[in-house]
Amino acid sequence: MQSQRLPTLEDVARVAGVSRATVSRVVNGIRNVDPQLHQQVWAAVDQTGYVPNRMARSLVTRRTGTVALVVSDSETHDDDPFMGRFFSDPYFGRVVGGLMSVLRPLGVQLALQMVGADGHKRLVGDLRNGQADGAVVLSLPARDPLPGLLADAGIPAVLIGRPAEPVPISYVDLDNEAGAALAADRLATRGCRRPVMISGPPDVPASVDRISGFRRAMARHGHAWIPQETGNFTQDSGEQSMRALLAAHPRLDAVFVANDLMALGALLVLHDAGRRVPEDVAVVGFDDSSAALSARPALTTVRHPLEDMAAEAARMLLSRLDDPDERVTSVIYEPTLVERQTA
Amino acid sequence: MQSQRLPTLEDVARVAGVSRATVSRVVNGIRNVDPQLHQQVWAAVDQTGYVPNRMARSLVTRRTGTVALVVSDSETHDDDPFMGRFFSDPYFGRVVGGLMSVLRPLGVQLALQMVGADGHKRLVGDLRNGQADGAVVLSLPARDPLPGLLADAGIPAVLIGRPAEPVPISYVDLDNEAGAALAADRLATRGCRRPVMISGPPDVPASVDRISGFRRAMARHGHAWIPQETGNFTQDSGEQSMRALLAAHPRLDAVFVANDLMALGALLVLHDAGRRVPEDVAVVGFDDSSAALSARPALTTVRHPLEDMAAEAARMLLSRLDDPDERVTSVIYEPTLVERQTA
DNA sequence: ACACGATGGGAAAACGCTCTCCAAGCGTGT
DNA sequence: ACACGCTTGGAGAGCGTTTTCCCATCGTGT
Repeated sequence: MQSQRLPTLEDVARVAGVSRATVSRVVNGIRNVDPQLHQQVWAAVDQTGYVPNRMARSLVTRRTGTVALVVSDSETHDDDPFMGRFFSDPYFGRVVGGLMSVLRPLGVQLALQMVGADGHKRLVGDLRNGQADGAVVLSLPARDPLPGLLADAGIPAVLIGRPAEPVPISYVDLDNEAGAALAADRLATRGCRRPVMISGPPDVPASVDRISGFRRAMARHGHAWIPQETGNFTQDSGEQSMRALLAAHPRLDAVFVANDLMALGALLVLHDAGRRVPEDVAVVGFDDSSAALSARPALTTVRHPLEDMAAEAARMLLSRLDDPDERVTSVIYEPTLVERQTA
Repeated sequence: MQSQRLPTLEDVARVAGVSRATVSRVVNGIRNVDPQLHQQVWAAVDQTGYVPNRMARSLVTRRTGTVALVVSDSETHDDDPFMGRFFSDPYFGRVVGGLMSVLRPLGVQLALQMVGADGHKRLVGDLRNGQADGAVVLSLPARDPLPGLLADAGIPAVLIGRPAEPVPISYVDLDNEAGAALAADRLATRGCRRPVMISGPPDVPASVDRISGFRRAMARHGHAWIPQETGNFTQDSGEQSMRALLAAHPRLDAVFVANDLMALGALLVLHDAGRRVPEDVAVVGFDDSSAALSARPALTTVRHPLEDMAAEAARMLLSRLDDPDERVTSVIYEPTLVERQTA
């Protein structure tokens, strides 16, 4: 029965015995309408089962009631079917959950947008033409041109994670330096003698900050020299890095790993190498993703309140939509250490 | 500069020196247009930077170019901020990835829709009014009224996972019985003597099938009696179930766990209890989620090709949108066993 | 030459809504 | 009693497309 015409404003107006304009006013709760009519109109709405047509409304208001979650990975090509399997990373789900928690109560839609190396221009075009009112951008690669393009196009947007290059767009981020320092302090407090670290890619801001934060804090504890291997945030790279570190520095007794997934890999390698965690080697991860809990032993890690951050990003975007001239701002979250068994 | 009016069909027409109708025809690649004009029009499009206005188009075509991914969890209330943290389950990401792989190349948007216990009616209303052309439904709880409502409303939809009650809607599913049988065969082949199982909730179809599939296959191997604990697919419930099983049947030597997350929990408990896996106890999970790989030892599990299934669901939905009278169909995927270290 | 089917392009009517005018109705202050 | 302001509701003009007619124009077969 879907083909039967859906009731329109016109229909409701006829039933209620008023004009379209009045119905529109009532439905949108605008202006003082005589309580009597108000009543009649709602009755007519119920009776007809009327639901406003989104497109028609958007066409005139120039608002879609949709925001896009843009996952930008300009290092992946558009024809990679699963976009580098990013989706199975718990990261993605946490962001979606956080966004939803503020969007859904407000009746705002969330539209998913992937964009690889090629799609930037098209994305911007689509966004300008009513795909969405604004975008929350998850920028994976280091130097992503997307934020710049969005800013130029004047598309309301909020980034999750500080952009690599300064750009006039608001963002939420974590104080990665402080997080890494937390890890360093923990490790130092346990009395480690030979700390090492497994870092993320050297060109993404979060990664850079974690490195410098860890080094700086360790320096304060008297550790001037921290051997380091570079991974790419996958479990596999964590394993490789740990193996390399173990080979080069057999007597290491503490390792800071720049995210939980890599930490998981490191734990595996450590176990295989017969090192006891945390007795022989202490390990601290980063993110407090679901992976941390399933680790064996349970991973001590730096909590990254991604859900909250995503929720805040949504709020910032919404408020910018209300007032486009709002100042560009940033909100930085403070990480905390969650102590489990590995350190 | 976003406030400046975007170019419309009208503008392009003026530049190209033709009528709106012609531009529309060219842009949509419809009918034979004189190659000469065709050329002019595209030039004008480039020059003006024209992008069709989605809303205006949808308004007349009655097509949105959007499909909704509806996550239905009628057991969660609408005010639960994170909808039971479902999003951090790798399950969700895999589905999104699969859907995207077919939707994105076609330029079809994916809109996320959560719906708890209260929102069914509203969702159906929204869907009918151009939120989306159709829906892919991920139905979490056992007896979800949503599929029925969608069918009644005549909204094109495809389910991921067989519905608990028969409903005239197409779906994709996994042959869960066969998957469980695979696990049973594996365990039996290794020569286990006292197999047990940790199942999912007894009212969701996938769970029921895994239980019966496992029992039936084990029966064929001569194991008439399989102790069982019931979990709810979370790691935590896996731990509890494993503990209970261990207490009640200390000599168990094989366990089939109805999903990887619970298997992870089981592995932890087994380890703490000093049982060696797989020497003392063999373990087989289900799903082949990312968790399986990070398990220690790496989890032998039944592969659930969720990405492929989601992709197929997207294709089915798309084809139904093209031809609404298409027959209701189902596609059942065959699971495979991926052998790693736990069995 | 003439009629006749293609074929290509334009005018204009929707699509369902919002919102700006206006006109009426009413109360109030002088 | 009159003018004036304020509230309330209606008419109607868009918003940017698609698509249905319909009119030229052109080539073709007799």
